[in-house]
Amino acid sequence: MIKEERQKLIIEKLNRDQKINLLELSQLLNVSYDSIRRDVIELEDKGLLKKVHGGAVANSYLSFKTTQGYGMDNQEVLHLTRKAQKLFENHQTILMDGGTTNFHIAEQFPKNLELTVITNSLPLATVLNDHPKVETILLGGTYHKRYQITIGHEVMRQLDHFRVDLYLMGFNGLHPQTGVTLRHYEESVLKQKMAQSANKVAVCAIAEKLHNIETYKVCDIQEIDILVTSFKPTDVSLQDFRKHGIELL
Amino acid sequence: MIKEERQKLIIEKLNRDQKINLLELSQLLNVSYDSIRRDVIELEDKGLLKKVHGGAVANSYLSFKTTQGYGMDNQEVLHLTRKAQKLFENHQTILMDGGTTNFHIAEQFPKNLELTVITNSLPLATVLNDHPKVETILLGGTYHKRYQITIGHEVMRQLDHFRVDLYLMGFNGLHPQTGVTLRHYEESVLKQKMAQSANKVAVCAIAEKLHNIETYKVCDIQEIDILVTSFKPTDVSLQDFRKHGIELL
DNA sequence: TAAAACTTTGCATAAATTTGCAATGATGAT
DNA sequence: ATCATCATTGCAAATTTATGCAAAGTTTTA
Repeated sequence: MIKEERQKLIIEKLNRDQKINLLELSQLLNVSYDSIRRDVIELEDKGLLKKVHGGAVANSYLSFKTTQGYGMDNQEVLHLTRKAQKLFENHQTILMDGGTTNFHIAEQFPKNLELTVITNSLPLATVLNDHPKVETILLGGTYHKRYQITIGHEVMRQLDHFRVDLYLMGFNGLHPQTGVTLRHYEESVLKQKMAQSANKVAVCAIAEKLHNIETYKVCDIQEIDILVTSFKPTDVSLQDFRKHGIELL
Repeated sequence: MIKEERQKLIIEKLNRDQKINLLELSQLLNVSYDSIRRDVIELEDKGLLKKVHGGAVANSYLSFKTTQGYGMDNQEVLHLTRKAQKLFENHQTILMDGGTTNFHIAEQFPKNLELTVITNSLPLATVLNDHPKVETILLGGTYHKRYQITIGHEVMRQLDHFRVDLYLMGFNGLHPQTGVTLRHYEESVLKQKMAQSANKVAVCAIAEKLHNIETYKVCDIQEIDILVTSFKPTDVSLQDFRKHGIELL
């Protein structure tokens, strides 16, 4: 029995049972425990399974990885992104960074909207494939696999060459006193620079992010020009923001 | 028993059993172990099987279906991209542009390969999400929706900052006299610049592209250092390329 | 046709891979 | 906390692979 044969059997059994036990398997295939163990290590290196204590499990995570977190099952988000469409006019240049909210907004652009979109988000650029009248410019830099955006010095440098009409900023927390906050340091620095490259800065906030505070500060609330929420502009929960002269949508 | 006869029998047995054992086979056919081994090496070079320790397996045997989007149904491409893996060593910096061939090569990087990959292709950057040890740098610029790459002045400018070990160039035509040619003008200019940023330039050519000529010229054949094809390096169809001192793989 | 050049084949040897075993360390369940 | 189970490591044996070499066979060329 050659190695490849064993490994194929392992994968097949794993797909049937979702989990395997190393000892059991070694008896079944009539080889030493060590060989099975080493097979499982190799297969894990190839990303075909996940090794756990006493055995291995199928890694089903691969299947829903591509759409990770980008599903639109949320009514609030849908409503919010619809509302956000009012921000855009033909022939504008818009700067948009990463995050699911911006992704969904771009996804819902009207098909005849003529925009130039500058972004550091790969999913965003990709979703704009379906919008022939949108010209897309991608900011280059170090690629961050988890967020699927580019970051770092090179992105900052490219921002010097642009002055955009509107920057649609993604964020994690928005608070009347603390301002805009983020979980990721590198991004928070980048967003500061982005805000400086734009005539206007807009944010779209689901209720969960309103009045939330995260670790890294991006900017004060005064620097935000437009706030899109799913509340009515007159809602009491927004009164602290109204004070700062922010346009509410 | 002549070589061709043996090899035919090997392939037939392989198609029946999906795997063969070299020792067993040598006894069955009554020839030395070495002859069988050398037959198998030849057959692997032709892409008809995959050699493994102690035997060989059918090509389909190992494909646990990791492919997505850019379907990989072509045996020649599979073989070619496998062969191309020999180009890479740990801790190198590689420049790769767009095209399906480069995509498939990246897709098949060993999971433990430590590389820095610089690219202007969005699908390529995305596929590298699954390779935790590969650092990806994305070149920014105007996004071309059809090819899903960035192009234009800004990409060119960023290239000034890099000097890479190897540039893996995608292309449409490769001809011993005409050189490397392309269908898309903007890209052809970009590729010239890319070639200048690299210590070595490699191309991977399926048979269809060999001796093919397209509209826009990228560079002369002399500027290519390594050519990966599914032919043996000694094959007659490659003799015109050999003359130019190109390393054949 | 004969000589030269090349290919194929089997063998010997050295290098590399795979495998199983035993000792030691780590982990999980009770 | 203890014990049983599992994981890791180093090692040695067995198997397989790579390489050079020489003999035999095949093709090319003059």
